[in-house]
Amino acid sequence: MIDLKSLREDPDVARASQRARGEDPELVDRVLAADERRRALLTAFEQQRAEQKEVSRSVGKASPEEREHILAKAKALAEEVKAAETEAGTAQRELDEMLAQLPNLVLDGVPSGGEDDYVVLKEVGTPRDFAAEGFEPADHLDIGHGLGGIDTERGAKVSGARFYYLTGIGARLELALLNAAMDTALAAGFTPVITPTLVKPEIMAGTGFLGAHADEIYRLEADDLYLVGTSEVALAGYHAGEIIDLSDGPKRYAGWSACYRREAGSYGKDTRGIIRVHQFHKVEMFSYVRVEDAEAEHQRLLGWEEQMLALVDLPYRVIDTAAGDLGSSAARKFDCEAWLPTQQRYLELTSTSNCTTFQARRLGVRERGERGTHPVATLNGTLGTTRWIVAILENHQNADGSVRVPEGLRPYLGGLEVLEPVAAR
RNA sequence: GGAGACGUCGCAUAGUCUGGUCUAGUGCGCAUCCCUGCUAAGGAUGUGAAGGGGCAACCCUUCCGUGGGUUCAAAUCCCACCGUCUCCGCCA
Repeated sequence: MIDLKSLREDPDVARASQRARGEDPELVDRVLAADERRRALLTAFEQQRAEQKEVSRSVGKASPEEREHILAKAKALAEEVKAAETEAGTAQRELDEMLAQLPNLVLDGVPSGGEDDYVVLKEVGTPRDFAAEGFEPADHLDIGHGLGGIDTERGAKVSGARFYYLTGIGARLELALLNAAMDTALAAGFTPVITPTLVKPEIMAGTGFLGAHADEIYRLEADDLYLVGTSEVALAGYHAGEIIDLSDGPKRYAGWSACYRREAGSYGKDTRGIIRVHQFHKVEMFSYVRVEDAEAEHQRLLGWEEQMLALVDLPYRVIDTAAGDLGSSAARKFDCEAWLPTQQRYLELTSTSNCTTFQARRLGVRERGERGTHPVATLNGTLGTTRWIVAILENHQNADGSVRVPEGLRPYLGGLEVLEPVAAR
């Protein structure tokens, strides 16, 4: 949610932000009109209410002969107040509804445009030249089959398309990766958290996931709960409605959870293997920081993500996502994308968003300032997901179907250096 | 799933039966100041959130788990829901 007061003071910033996202700048003016209407009706209601309270109080003290007269007056006032309250309430709801449609203001420097208008900030590492090495790289699913690590057929049998089993070394690899991610977070001062994966509607709404992409989210109708697509949701809700103390620096949490996504709009996209699946695991960083510290924290989160990518020794690039591809909560987003040899393209492995005060305002996460309270900033970023297995298998494969274990992961696999195909054993 | 108790301004508690200076009292904590040679102790004042109006001092409205209802008037009465605790039943 955008701050109404600053929107009133400087609507041009919001209009420009809307344009950068490729969305309607006139929504800003509709919000302002609704706000004006609401304030007028609210003031009218409050004045009538104050009068009514005074009259009501005088009823108790009134002499018997005055009483009847005063009571009649009070009754009439009560009617008026009720009507005024209803009107003011309706105006408030209309405003809220409109305000909820307004996405976060993008930060200066964010490229305008849509999905393809990202800016590459840097490229790290060099993709392997498999032609020079003299073999055609296999894709992650073939390698996974060979290792006895990935079973998509039984996944489909039991749960449907886009489900899978990780077995044997596949399961161990995921645990190793996520443990490495947790250790990285711990070393950086994060508090490890295992979160709920079912959350209430107001928490899901507060994080901004129930807007344009609501059909991405699993909903349990019988219980009115949502399955989270990331532990960001549960971690953003963790301090909902609280006044937190950031005087000792940011509050940093590393969430470990299963993630669920309906992948509603992605028919036919990444259907092979475990690139795009309905359920996976993720270690997610989440920071509550002061507003003035948000951009610096964003760089720090990116730094820890790159540390993890270095640990598993993958070639990757960092992109600055364009405004139109940001999602409603983010003011800026950096993705790290690993090179995928069999598809000759980059695949998103991490994503870190600076949500500024957008989520915190909706969820009521504040800190105490000089004069009263104000919302904090929230940021999130990926430290490891099931999908990373795809990039690890493909980039570190050998001609014989075995896979070199990147050194950083070896301690988490009992010192194992090479994953051998099951058939070869 | 059944029965019962409870939910009040950071914490603790009064108020609810019997609706009306509750404009929510008190203690603790906290903040500032005063007093005290130091310490211990004491005194005074202040002490939440959201929204609105005003240049400002300040004023108004809302908030007693949440949402409805009754009433001129609700922390207080009624209904529903949520949460916590205790007991019973069932299940992993």
